[in-house]
Amino acid sequence: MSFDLTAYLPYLINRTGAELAAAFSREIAPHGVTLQMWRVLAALHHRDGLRISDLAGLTSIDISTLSRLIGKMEKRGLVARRRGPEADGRVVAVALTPVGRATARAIVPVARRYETAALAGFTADEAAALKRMLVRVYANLGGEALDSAA
Amino acid sequence: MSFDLTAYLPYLINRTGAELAAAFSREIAPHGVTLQMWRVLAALHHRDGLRISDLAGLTSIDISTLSRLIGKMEKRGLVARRRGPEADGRVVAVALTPVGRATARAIVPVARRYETAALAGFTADEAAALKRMLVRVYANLGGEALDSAA
DNA sequence: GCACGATATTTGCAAATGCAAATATCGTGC
DNA sequence: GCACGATATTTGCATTTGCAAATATCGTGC
Repeated sequence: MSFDLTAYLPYLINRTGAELAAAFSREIAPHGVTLQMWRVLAALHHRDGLRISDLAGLTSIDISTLSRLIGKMEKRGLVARRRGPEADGRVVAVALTPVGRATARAIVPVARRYETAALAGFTADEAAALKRMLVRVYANLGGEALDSAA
Repeated sequence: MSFDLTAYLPYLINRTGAELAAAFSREIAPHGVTLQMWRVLAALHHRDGLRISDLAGLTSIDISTLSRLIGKMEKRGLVARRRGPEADGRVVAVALTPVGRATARAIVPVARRYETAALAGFTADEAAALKRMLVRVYANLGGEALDSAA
């Protein structure tokens, strides 16, 4: 027996994520930020002052890439690096600037609308079930189970 | 009210896909192919002789990137380009070589095992439901509904 | 309080990526 | 049967990416 690509979970997740990413990139382009920048903004909006390595975990962006991305975002005035203010001097805490916060706030409704469109035709229960299952798959892969979803 | 990242579908899909990709990349490295190459092999194993643009749709890889990737895979003897053999001369059909087919066949069991691990703790019904929902989300985003999953 | 392994971030560098322009071929109208 | 717009792929080029090495700081043992 062969291998049915169209029922292969990694394939289904990859194409859905890719489509989601491509379409959402277009949506936020007018706001002057890239998808990766939005991911950083969203993570910091969720919890400000994160360290670079925390951001890497939360955004799935490689640490070195992130280090450079933060540099660009700093230049654009979206975030600020704070070096070990009082604590560990190795750590860089990244915080939203007022502009960064405003940008994040402006995009959040777009993100919500976008999620709603992606889940068109889903009941609330179905959407919650989907999210819970994605959390379970992530946990199965060794990813840290952060918290409950939905 | 804020924005709960941990219940945001694009976030959940992105991190799951990223984790899936990273871990699977490591698994297939011994076979001498990259993740993107595996995606091409899997697509051709599913249906051989696809055109570059079909492969782009199936793998979510940009056409220009794919053109160069096919070049590399050709050099490694995994696939062969066939230019409009009798039909449309603009089209390039990509076909697996015996080596490419053998490589795909060698990786398929790894892929199956990997999917099983990702779905650990899922009943067959749950796994099928997850897949169906991912197909629905993809369709909502305007992606072509290829066929039924699971 | 100094040497040494551990942890956090940055940087060097080659490879991968993606947009846009270039190229090649097709199909149709006339 | 030739010119022209449409389609498929490749190529140019600048940016992004990620691994590995370099750098900076911490913590601990002694």
